[in-house]
Amino acid sequence: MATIWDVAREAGVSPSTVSNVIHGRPVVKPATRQRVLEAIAKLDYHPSRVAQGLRQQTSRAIGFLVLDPNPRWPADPLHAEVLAGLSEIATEHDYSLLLDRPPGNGQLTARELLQPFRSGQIDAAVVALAGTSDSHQHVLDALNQAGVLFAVLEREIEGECAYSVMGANEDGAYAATQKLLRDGRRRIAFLDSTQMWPAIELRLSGYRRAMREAGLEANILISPSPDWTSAGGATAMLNLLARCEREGPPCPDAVLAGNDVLAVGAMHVLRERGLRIPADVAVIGFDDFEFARYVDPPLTTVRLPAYEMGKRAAELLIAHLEGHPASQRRHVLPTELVVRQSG
Amino acid sequence: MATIWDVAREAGVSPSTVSNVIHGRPVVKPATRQRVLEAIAKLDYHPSRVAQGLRQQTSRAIGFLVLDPNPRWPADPLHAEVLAGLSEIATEHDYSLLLDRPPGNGQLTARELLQPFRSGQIDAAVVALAGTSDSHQHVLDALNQAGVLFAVLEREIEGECAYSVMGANEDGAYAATQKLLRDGRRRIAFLDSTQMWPAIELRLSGYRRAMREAGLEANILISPSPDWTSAGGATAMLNLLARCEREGPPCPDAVLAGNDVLAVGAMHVLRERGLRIPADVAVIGFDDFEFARYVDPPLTTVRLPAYEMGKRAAELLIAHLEGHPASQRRHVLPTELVVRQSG
DNA sequence: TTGAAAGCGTTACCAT
DNA sequence: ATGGTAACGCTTTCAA
Repeated sequence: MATIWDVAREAGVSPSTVSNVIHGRPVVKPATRQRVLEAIAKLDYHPSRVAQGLRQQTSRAIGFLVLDPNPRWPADPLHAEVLAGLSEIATEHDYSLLLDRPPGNGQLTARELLQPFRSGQIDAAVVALAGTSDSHQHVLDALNQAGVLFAVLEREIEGECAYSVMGANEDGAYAATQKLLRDGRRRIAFLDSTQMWPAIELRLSGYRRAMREAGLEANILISPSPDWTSAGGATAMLNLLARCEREGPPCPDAVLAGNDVLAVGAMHVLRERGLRIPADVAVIGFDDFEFARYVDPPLTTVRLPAYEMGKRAAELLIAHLEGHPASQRRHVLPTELVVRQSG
Repeated sequence: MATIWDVAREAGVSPSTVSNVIHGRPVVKPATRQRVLEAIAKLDYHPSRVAQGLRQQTSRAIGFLVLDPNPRWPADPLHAEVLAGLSEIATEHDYSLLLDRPPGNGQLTARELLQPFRSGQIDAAVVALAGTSDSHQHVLDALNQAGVLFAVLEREIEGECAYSVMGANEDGAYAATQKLLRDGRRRIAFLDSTQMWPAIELRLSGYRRAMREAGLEANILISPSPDWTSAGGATAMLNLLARCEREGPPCPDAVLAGNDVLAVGAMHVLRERGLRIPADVAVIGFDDFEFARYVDPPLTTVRLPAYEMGKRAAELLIAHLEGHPASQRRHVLPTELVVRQSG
């Protein structure tokens, strides 16, 4: 592997000059530049990002730090969309993207999240943490205190350096519930999960608010899935139906699912039970992932701009690194009710 | 940020000793080790991976190099599953995972793919290239010649350093087509795409072989999607139906889709046209992504073990890096026909 | 068992 | 316009 010294020797100049050429500094005179470029091409020289990183104390990489109990998290459509957005922007600005899943499956320590920063692997990170919105708060505080640059997804944040990129989850769930209420639905159930996720609390809260305002607080009915898979959604729906049959509250006439993946599982169960969608039970999902419009009946859902959120987060961080911090710390991207045929 | 010198000073030892402690070398005597560990904790010291990388000429990172015209590639379920497998194994072995999309949208150059290796960012890479199986061959040859370690997905490979991880695409498509033939289907169409992908050629070839062996070569009918989205699948299906109505070959009684994403779009169109699945038209997909069993009717499909392929690729590379090269270069993971109700 | 010093490949300052 | 050189933080001989 050729080094800058090899190039310098080949071109009959000093490493400093080669460096100047690499960085396009206008000090080198054309003839010299030419010779250096030829030497670079001839030796197939690539500057070592590692050495550059050590010298300049910067890595030109951003991290995607995900704390999720599910090892298959990248296969979750929401994560995947965010990742796509991050990757898009990173590539565009010649930044690398480092995927990092902190090892601790149990309690997350600040040390673990700080590790990639401290070890010089990344200049900034996008952080997505499972759990309730107040869990891991100490970790975020620690990141803030450490003065590292990061953007957190779907969470409110205090502190100086952090950005926060969120979807309007509360609004979205409120709008969806209202739509169901307008359609005459009264027994609207919500499918959430025992595995908490910050955005879910907000979605739940939007649902609750709409129910409360409609004077239907007594009808609030929540069934948890064990995870965020369609299989889990099916289980949650099954449990819900069983509970209603057993304990008396009549079957729901509508279901608002915590996300589309759950909704798909729930619809499957409803169909199997011979319940018509939306005639007997309306279903509304959340996220508007690619397949929402292709399930049968096409899924009415609240669109969350996950791809755009990924892009925004990356843009904020990179701009900040390049000396253009945004004035807004908190970025809320709008959600939108996409009415199809399931509810 | 504390350096190894700070720790050394704090513990009253030399940097060498701190280094020895960090790497768990048994030369340091317990009392010293203790003092060093305390200093590390006190200063919240993290060794710089960058400096380590520079010194040891190794990065402890593997790259996922994806050449795909679609910027949203991580949202494709297949990619996402592979990525999940890679991430799982990388984390397990304390390797970082670097996502890299070469900038060139047009013709890929070897230089671009070599860049992350040469610049010391990664020790090895998993490579996924869109295009036909012979396109970009020169690039893979160049990688081989450069002596870098990599595993290529869904492609045959010659050469010394490369691994190849594939699914049994030809087998899977052959089995699926045979199943349709056994069920009495005769006019079986295949949905592929103008955007080629190595695995698709094999799937297509399995389909062709089965049709040929059944003496139905004349019935081979192929409709391309403009991309690999469900919307594209719908377009391909629409075009197919239009062509049949216009030009005479009777409507297909079965569709083998290049992948599940396409299949979902195709099913949507069939339903809209009032065609019953599978009574009028059977549909079989490919991949068995999470939602295959939840569409209506549940999708019969060829399961491709994408998650396992990701894991395998990462395992091979990491084992190789740690001095345990596998004897097998070429790894073919089996596919399996999952019969549900669509075909 | 521990320490001193060279070197990994680059950049940035200071000379020339 | 170009070159010399120290420094980035670490590991690795080699010597003590």
